Amino acid sequence: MDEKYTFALRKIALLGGMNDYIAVSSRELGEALDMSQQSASKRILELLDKKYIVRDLGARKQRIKLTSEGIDQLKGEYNEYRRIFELSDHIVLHGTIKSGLGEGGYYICQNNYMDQFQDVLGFKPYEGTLNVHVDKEDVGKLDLIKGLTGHTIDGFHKDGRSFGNVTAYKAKIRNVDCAIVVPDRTHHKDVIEIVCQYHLRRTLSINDGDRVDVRVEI
Amino acid sequence: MDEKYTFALRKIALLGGMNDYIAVSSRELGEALDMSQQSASKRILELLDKKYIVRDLGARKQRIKLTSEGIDQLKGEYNEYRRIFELSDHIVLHGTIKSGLGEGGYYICQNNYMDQFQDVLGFKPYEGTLNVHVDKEDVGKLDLIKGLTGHTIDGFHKDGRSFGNVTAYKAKIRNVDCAIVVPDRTHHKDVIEIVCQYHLRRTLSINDGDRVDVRVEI
DNA sequence: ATTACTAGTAGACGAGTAA
DNA sequence: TTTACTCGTCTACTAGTAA
Repeated sequence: MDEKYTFALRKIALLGGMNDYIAVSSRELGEALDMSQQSASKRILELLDKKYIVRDLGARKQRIKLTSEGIDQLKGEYNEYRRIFELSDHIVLHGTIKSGLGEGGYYICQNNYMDQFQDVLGFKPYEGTLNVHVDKEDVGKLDLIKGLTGHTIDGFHKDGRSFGNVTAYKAKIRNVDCAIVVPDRTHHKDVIEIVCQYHLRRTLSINDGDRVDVRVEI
Repeated sequence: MDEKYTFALRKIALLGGMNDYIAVSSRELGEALDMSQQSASKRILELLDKKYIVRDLGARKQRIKLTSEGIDQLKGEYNEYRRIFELSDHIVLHGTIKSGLGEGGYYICQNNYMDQFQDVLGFKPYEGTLNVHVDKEDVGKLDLIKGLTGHTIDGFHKDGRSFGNVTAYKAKIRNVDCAIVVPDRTHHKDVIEIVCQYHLRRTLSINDGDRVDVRVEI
């Protein structure tokens, strides 16, 4: 019975309730949900109870807004649709080459990681990673990718510092085999780290600011 | 109460029922839908009745598949999610420059259309259109765009031939103002026609096979 | 206008079971 | 094992109405 909640949340989101509080009477919500004012009022109370929305109950009209939990509910359903409609056998990330080795570069270049890359990817990465700044409109695809199985690279301890698990996803840039590497304990970022057998900048003659398409295998 | 049907259709699609017949017992579907075998069986009959699925009732196990109507149901909901999550104030179409004036080019370059373009777009297009072959993974975005209001260009008759209504959507290629023009009575294609005040190939130094991002305004 | 209670009803669901 | 019927229950809805 989770379905009726996401249905309501979706309609609220379409009314603009994702970013801001919106003034929606129970009568109006009932119209959007094709149900009575009374039922819509009840639905709002249920959504409040489940912490999917928050409400500012003014004198004339209530104002409601999705919580991050509510947004997550929608995202889950959205990702199901993406699995249905978008996934052929690859996902294409559009982005721009970014400068710097970055923290991730140092992180990833540990020998322990490198040996494991050799095993799962079939090549020993060239030292250093290529950073790609993923276009805003493609950042959501990273969620999808993290939902894939990928290749798990075990973490380890060294010199008192802990290096966590990393997941590698096989990919291609301009038909050159490479892999996206993502530390498991990472939250939303718009920069991805790419490892490759070759020095990608030199091999493909790409530089900071150049646009690239990263084709991730599924 | 359409919601429970799309819920079932979505789960069937996730099981692979979009492309091929899949063997799913009512027991299994019940598991996927978190309901009893009996209710799942009933749901299947309802979906059949609504022509959302077709069934091949074998001796041991039934095999089901979504119909195009069923897929359309899902697409409708999918597009709602895209409006929620993907639409900021633009949609980016990734594609490749394609050669030839094409039929659309001749079509669009009629004076009657051109005068109307001047009115709604604020510029008189350079004669001829730029054809962009939209990447496979972005073709679905064309659905979204066609769902927008856009600018309607009225059709007309000339020399016994009828020219239908056309819709123009303001866009930008590498920050140059242009517009995508779509004949209203067009079905799924992966090539879009673009009009612009300037000769785009010359202005931007682009040629067949070059990749471009078309940023469509909402 | 609002929101939201109570009461009554229609329909969705699962158990039991037949084919 | 399947699919799918009947039937009883219980939930989800709407109408009426209060605040």
